[in-house]
Amino acid sequence: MRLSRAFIPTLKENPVDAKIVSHRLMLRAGLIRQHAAGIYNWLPIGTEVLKNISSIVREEQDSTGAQEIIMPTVQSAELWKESGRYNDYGPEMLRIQDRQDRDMLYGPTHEEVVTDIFRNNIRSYKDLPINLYQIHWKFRDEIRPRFGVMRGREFLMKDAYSFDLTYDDACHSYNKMFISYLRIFKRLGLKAIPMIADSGPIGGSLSHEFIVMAATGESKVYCDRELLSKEIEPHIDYDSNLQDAVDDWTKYYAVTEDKYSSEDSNIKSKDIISANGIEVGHIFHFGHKYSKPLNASIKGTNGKDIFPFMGSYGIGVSRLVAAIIEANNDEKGIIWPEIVAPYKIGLISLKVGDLEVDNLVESLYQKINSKGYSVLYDDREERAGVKFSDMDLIGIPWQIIIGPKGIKEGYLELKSRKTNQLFQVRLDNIEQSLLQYVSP
RNA sequence: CGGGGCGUAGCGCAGUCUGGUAGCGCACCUGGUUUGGGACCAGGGGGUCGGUGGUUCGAAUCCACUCGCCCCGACCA
Repeated sequence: MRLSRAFIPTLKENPVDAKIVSHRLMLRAGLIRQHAAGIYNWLPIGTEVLKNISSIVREEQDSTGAQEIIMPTVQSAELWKESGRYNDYGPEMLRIQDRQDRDMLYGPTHEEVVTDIFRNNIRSYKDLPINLYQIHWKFRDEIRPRFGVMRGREFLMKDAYSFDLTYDDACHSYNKMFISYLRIFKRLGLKAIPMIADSGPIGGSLSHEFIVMAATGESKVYCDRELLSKEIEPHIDYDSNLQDAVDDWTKYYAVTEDKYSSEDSNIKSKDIISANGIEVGHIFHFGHKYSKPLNASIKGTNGKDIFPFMGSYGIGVSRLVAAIIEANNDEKGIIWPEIVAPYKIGLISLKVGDLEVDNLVESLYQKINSKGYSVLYDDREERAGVKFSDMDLIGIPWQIIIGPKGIKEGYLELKSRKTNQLFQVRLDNIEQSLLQYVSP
């Protein structure tokens, strides 16, 4: 993409309403613009980042055997009256009427809808287990939206729903999501710690939140210091028994504030740290809470009707964008992990109008584009400083810098946004030498 | 919802107390000089001062109502 043609409205000054660094940088780097309180437009590079995160989530969820679907954003209130949550959910749910005065709502979550899909289409235990997920927009009319997309009212969420024949099977489904979540956050470059959590209005008996430690996090958490440096196993077989792998994480003390009691801290105070964190994922097991009232029964092995055990599993995809920025920034701007970066390479021409430079940069742009690298090419007639600072602000992981001096000596410069290291890359074999540092 | 604050050009702000031709910086447009870390000179465009109603010869400024946004507290991915 040529920057001269790209819609990336960057801001030199700090928007006064943005109080935390991720919100500020998302506005300044042109990822988002606010539409209303807690509701945002996602501009091109913000959209690109959402897509990159989504595809990692998708890959990892698919590999557990979960299947992607899309459910409606606007739901009929009927199902919620059946489950009893139409009254329970409160003003956080956006209620609307259609032209026939029917009660509708903008979905804050999808347990009812997915259970309805299940009961209308699944008849036998033989079809279990099944896990259906989607990635799309939800609306919760938060009392106080704040911090940009960190706590917006409309947000992009991955929500998965599992159905199992037995409690043990349901635990396996839960464990699969538990491990899958660790892998997702790891791939996104985040250290997310699973913690015992309150299940809130979703309900249920077993629940973990996945917390990214951050000073600006809104959740108060308590956990064993050892968890901070714990790494996940690189390989996983989802068909094997995952209980040991999960226990290996849950054996440590780690709770969110509402599950914390001071007695806990007395017992093991020396190992427990208290900190702020960002909740990026939340998983629940809740058994028959929805399958029963919605009468989603199927035939069991003995021919009798049984209700499936259910769980649901959420990841705040749009919130992750903010969480990643909170964890990866400096005074100059965002520092994207390569895997989520809107562009992997920024191509900077230091002298637009110089024939030799123009020719080389243009041909290089074509070349690396065709090799599959995602490139943001700053072809604007701006001064070098402007180009550098925009690239730094946007946070492109690698900058290729080309000017007359380098060309004369047969090199271009490759700069790492993260480490600030400069590498000299020979012009006569650009593709090979680039590959040393950056993969497409 | 309680408490606090703010709406003036795309962004950041002054002007409001004490009514009298709507300003500044950045950004934007044109021309010129520049060009390896946010250049300089000259010229230029852009505003129903959040909205409605009122007071007044006259309202960004005073009054009433209203809408929106932000911050602090109790809810959540």
